[in-house]
Amino acid sequence: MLTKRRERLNHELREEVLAAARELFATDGYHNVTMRKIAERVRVAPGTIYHHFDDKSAILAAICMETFGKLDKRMEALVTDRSGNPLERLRRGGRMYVQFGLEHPQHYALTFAIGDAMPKHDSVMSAGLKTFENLRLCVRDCVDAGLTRMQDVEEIAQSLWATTHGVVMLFLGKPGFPFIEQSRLIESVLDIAIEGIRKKT
Amino acid sequence: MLTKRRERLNHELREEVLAAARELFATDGYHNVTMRKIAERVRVAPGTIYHHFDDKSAILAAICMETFGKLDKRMEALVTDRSGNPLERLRRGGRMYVQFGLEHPQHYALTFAIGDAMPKHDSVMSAGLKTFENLRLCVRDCVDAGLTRMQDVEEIAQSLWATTHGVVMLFLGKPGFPFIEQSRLIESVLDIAIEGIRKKT
DNA sequence: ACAATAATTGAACAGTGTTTAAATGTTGAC
DNA sequence: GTCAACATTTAAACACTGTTCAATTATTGT
Repeated sequence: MLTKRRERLNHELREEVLAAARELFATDGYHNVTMRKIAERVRVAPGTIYHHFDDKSAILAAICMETFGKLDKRMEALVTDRSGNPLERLRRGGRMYVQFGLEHPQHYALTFAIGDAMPKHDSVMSAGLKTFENLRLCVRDCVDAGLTRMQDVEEIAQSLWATTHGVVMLFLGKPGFPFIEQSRLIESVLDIAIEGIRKKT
Repeated sequence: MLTKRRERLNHELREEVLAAARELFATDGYHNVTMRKIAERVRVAPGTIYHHFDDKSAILAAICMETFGKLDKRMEALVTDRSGNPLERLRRGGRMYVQFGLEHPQHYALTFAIGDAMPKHDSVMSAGLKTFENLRLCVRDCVDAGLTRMQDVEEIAQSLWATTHGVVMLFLGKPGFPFIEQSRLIESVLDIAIEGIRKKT
């Protein structure tokens, strides 16, 4: 049987591992962090971690879930407030999405990194789906308000996702490139996308 | 001294390594391919490869350069032909760029993947820059023809790059996601982007 | 033929994520 | 308190990685 005290201790160690890993991943990058480094920081044998996480990628998956939870919260707050032009709400949502990605490069990159570099976890993926659901809602408002050129909500939503995703990945993936000022590029991309779906009057 | 015959043999082995690696990387993914597997396929000791390549990533870098050379060729053919609407040429260029990325996921990912997952090689990066130069040219034509809402060539070019890049990365990074039909999403993104920069008449 | 040079080898090295048998802690029933 | 049952931790080992290196083999110029 699992006593309350024991359960709490387990949970505490789990959190310590997560805290150590969160910090290390962010500074050194996932692939440069070893299980032994994490274990050392928590002052525990490497094997111990495997009683709290299935494997290394499960640690990152847990961290990503947290992070995407935060994104979801911010997103939902934006969507719930249904005042103002839906297209402008869409723009704000996109802006927030991009900024979030740039603020959490390691987490963002690893949920979207190409297959073999990083194992995929369904849990993280479904967390991302939840965020996308909010985007869908926002788009639906625009379509229903008759503000859009096209009618297919799914098509528009996925297109916008691809667009914002592209800005984030470009900044993260090519830090050495001579980009124009960051916020200007972001606004430009958002502007083009919004104008691209807006119905001409 | 290095005899002609010897130089040819060296070159041949180098090409054999590249051929083996090209195939293995494409099917199994960079991180699942070991130097020993490549060596075994070329029927050579693992150490031998290091007389022809600095390290594992140098092999991929060489392959990427080849690949991006092909992209450049296709791109240039498109840009050189200056007939027809420049905006439509831009659309065709974007379509080709996305298709190319999806046809060479491993290579595309290397040049754009986030730092720690894959090592960066300046040679590959500058190859990518050359492609971007073509995009810039295409955009300039549109601006000069007075077809665009905005005037800043660099701003438009970078925005369009981010957009097309986003489509590629989304497909590559989230293969399990219930996307709408691939070509439909691609056309939709391109359409939104083109309409987003087009001057209203 | 014989040094000099270049290419190849297979073993070794330092590191990785993960597994496992043994040791240690903790718990609940007697 | 005792003791068996269970949970947790540990250090050592495993199988694997990319890479290095002395020794071996092959090729070259004289």
